[in-house]
Amino acid sequence: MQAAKPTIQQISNTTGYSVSTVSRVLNGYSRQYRISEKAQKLIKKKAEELNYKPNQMARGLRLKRTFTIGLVIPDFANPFFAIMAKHIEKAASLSDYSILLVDSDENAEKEKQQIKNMIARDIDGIIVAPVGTEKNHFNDIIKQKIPLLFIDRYFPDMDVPFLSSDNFRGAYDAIKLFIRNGHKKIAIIKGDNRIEPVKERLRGYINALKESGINVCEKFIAGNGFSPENGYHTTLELLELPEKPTAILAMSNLIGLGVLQALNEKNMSIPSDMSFIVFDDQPYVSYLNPPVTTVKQNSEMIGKMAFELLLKKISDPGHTPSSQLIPTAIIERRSISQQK
Amino acid sequence: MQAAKPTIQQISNTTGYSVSTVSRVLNGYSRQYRISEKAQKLIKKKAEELNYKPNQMARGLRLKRTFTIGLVIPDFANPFFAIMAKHIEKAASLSDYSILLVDSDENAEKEKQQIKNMIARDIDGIIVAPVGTEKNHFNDIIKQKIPLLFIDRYFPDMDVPFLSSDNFRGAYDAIKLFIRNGHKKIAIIKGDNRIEPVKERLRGYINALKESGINVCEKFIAGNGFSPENGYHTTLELLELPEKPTAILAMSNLIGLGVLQALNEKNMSIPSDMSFIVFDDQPYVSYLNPPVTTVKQNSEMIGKMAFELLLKKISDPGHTPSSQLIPTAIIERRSISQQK
DNA sequence: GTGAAAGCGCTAACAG
DNA sequence: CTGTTAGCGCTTTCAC
Repeated sequence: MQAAKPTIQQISNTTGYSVSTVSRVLNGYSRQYRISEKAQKLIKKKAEELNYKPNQMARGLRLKRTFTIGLVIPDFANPFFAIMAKHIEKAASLSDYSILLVDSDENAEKEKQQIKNMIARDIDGIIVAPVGTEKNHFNDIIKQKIPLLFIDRYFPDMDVPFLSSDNFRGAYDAIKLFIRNGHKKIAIIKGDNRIEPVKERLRGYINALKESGINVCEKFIAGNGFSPENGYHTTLELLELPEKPTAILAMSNLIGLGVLQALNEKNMSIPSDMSFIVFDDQPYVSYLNPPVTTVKQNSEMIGKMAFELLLKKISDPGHTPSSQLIPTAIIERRSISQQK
Repeated sequence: MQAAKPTIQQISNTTGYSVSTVSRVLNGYSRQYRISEKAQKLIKKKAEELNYKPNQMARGLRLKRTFTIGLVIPDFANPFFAIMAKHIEKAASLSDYSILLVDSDENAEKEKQQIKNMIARDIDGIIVAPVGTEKNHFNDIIKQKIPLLFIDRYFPDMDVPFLSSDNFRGAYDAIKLFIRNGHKKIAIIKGDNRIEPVKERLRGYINALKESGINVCEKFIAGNGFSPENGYHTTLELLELPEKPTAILAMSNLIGLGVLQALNEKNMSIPSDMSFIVFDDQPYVSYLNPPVTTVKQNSEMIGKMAFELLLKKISDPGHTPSSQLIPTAIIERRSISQQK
């Protein structure tokens, strides 16, 4: 075995066959071009021997297809996104696709920059969970006719397919569960107002309340970011209210951590002093005190389907994948009290 | 703005300057070649106007430098790795590098396959947290002289630089803390025996015990995998022992989750019935009942340094980065009882 | 100051 | 059945 990367040229030289013949054999066109058995054997043997792998740069340049997709995620430290990424990668590698990864860090400018970079890298398609506050830069992708798919967050007024949890329903179900347990003073701690899943969850909250004839109290709709800090401060504020809520729905696992911290500090127990549901069924919630009821998002399915939809679009540009809302599930544990 | 991707050719055509001049200007060689102000202005303006970005495929093919590094991680769902990845990506994007991501899923065969793929993609370097049970395939990378760096896991007998936590010290400190609190019957639940950090942590465990004149009991060294399931079953076994341990050190956050589950099921409380320390200081551990003492690994620093070391090696192939052990820290919370 | 042309490694049209 | 050749978009040597 030698150091330099073997090229098709080398195989051509050492076997005596032309580069085209070598290329044909190696790409599985032997039948079609009726290459002789002898040539096939020899070329394959040599390729094996040299441990030949076609240079993907050259291939991509020529084919205008790179077998690479871009993946842009707002925060990798958030297990919700990490797990989604895991399953996208898994599906992709099964189809010989590679992933170019970007963590936009909830920063629209970085997102924009890196998307430009990905376009320059001739990716075949791109999956993005957008920061959600800006969308102009996506027009570049669309104009270049690069297949694009949004996950989790999306822009309903944009003609781009997306995959997201059924956020309306998730929140709706959670609030209904509170109500069934006798709660009427229910607060919700939100992520960034501008992003769609937040709007949808809020809609679910309001709908559930109204449907049950419960007044929607503005004071109980609070917070504005997907961070533990937001969860923490917002909870503290909620606890200062003259009429405190008896139940809180946190819009993400990160927010939930902050809620827990605030409650802890104030020596309030779940569920006796406060009932609690959180979005995202992370493994650790079963071991919290008490185990916390969650709205589980199927990030595994979102990830898997995301790649498959994108691939379909890549393989058949005529096809337009339709957006889908993936069902959520309430995982009941022991964080809700019975109110009389 | 137009749909097709602008090329250097187009700029050449529309400005009347040759492709070489355009290339020079756009690559910042105007001074060196003493390109006229007029030409510079015109070319830059046109490039801006067309929103030109050099095609990285073509560039990579020509330059033999792709500004891409490979990153291979055994499990993205493990926040320890996800956070490391986040910081690698962050450092990389600051230096205009992109990340090709693989989740090897703790599967040596996939790792091997995907590394071959990355080589074919002409990546400039590669960072891998190896599955840890096989290493032959890394010779391909070395033979091709592609800069390689291991993180977290590594092979001490291989001449490849690595960055890992000071695992020996982390475990040693944890055990010493147990001992200071009067514990003598201390169990450790391990990850896969074959990987280096596990060996090191075990060495720390044994050393701490011996140093304090405590007998090392084989029964207390248990488990063999980084999964919650292993944590769960091993804990159950430990609890069956005629002489039960009074303290457990779990070698990872995932194992720790399993320990928690087993303890819960057996109605054992921390720390009254069992003292507990876990590797990895995940955000949620503060909100467990009780908050759990951890061995914190500095995955942020590992990630950041990993990219920087690799980049140095890429930029100066003569340079060989030296391996480093990154200090761990004990974060004391309330999961350890005083034994009399 | 600028341009022509070679060539990175590959695929595919065209030519036998 | 196989080979020659053009060209993907770019950088860079050589030439003027």
